[in-house]
Amino acid sequence: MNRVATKEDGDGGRCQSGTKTRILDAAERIFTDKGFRGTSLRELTAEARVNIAAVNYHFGSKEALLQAVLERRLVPLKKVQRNRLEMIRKNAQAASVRPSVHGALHAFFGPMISLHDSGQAADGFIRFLGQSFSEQSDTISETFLRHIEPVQILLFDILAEALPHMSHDCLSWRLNFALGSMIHSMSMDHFPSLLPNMVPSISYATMTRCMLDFIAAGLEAPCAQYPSPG
Amino acid sequence: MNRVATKEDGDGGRCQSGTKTRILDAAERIFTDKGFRGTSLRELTAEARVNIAAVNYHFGSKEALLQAVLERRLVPLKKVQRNRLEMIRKNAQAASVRPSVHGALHAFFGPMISLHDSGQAADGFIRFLGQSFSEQSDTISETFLRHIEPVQILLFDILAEALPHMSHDCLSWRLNFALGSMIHSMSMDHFPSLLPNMVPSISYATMTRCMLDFIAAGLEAPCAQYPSPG
DNA sequence: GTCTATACGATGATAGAC
DNA sequence: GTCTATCATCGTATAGAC
Repeated sequence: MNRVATKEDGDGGRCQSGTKTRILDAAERIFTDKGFRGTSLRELTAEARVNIAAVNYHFGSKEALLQAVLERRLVPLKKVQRNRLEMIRKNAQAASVRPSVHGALHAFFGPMISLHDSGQAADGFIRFLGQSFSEQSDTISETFLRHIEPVQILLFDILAEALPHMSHDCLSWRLNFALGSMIHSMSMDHFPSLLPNMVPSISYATMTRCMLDFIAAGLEAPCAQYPSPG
Repeated sequence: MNRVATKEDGDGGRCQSGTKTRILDAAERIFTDKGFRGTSLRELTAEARVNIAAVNYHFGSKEALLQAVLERRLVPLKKVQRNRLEMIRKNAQAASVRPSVHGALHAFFGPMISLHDSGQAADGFIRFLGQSFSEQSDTISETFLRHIEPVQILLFDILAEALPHMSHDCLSWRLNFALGSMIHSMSMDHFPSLLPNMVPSISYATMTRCMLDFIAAGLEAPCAQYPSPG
């Protein structure tokens, strides 16, 4: 039996019955709506039209299922991010100029928004991603670390080139603030307007541009707390 | 029997046995460490040396206990924030100048950090606050909305005075980004260094100054997405 | 009024039949 | 691979002792 290797079932193309895919799709949908801990395996398996024990058989545990749901989107996402970031770096080196802060940020944050706005099944995944960020689970933390950290180090290095006068400590903190802005914005849909009558009916693309302006200005600001590098 | 009214037991001074206080203290401690959903009532009541049913008797439910834990710190916190913000506004009006962005931000964020650095029992509450922000619960969302929104509207109004050229839509978004930075930083302790070898051994006061620089610059940046107010 | 012991339904997980 | 039966544990509810 040949490997198909094209079906996105998270099983490397070995799946036959589509059970894993149905579970993954249902999980992504319900987790986004009700949250990971707010979703019971019984409800999830009913929605996916599989047996209750199927999740534990195919994934090992409910938490491992969450990890699988994350990785199915995270792996292609980080690949796009890495390619774009490396292109930013290459182009800057070729032109013998410093990379721009805005360009680096756009290479990093852009693919996330495209994923959201793409209209495919990945819709809502960004919201789900933002929620998962605050899951208190070592497994999930490690999943994020494993997939996102390398890309983030790349972003950090490019930003360090773009901002040569800034100490690495300060840049680390600020990159973290920037991440917080994005994560919060992504998961904000479920937090009913913490801001006074905020306009929710806006495209993610517009919000992203607004966010990049905000973050870029924050990153480029003079730093009074960490005057010396190291 | 006279009211003592000084004991911080969350019961208006009517408590005698200290059961409620012990539950609140234990809850704040364990919730901070293991998260709300990661803490069982059995473990919590064992730590507080009370009966399992005590939580439901005194608070009604586990979720209502979380609400009580939050409100015990949130109520005095928002009072300090409101006073400081109103003083900022009064001083600016008296001097017939616009309030400063930095001053408004410091009035809002400063008390949170003081609460953390105060060395009293409230230590770690900020971390707990950051985590609670991402709880998917209508009760918790409403608690935040009820206590934080009024202060936030005040902050919004002052910032709108400080930045008269900025549209309210843009300011709303940016204030939300700023909130995200703070929330993420506050709950970051439990997320093991998503950033490459970031310096964790830093005082919250220093981090706060760094954060305020970041946020202030982001808020003050020219806005290309919302050129016209309204 | 407080506190205790106990019971209930639902959950995530697992073992074994098919 | 799939299913049923079963388990320990969870949050919650309540009756009754002090």
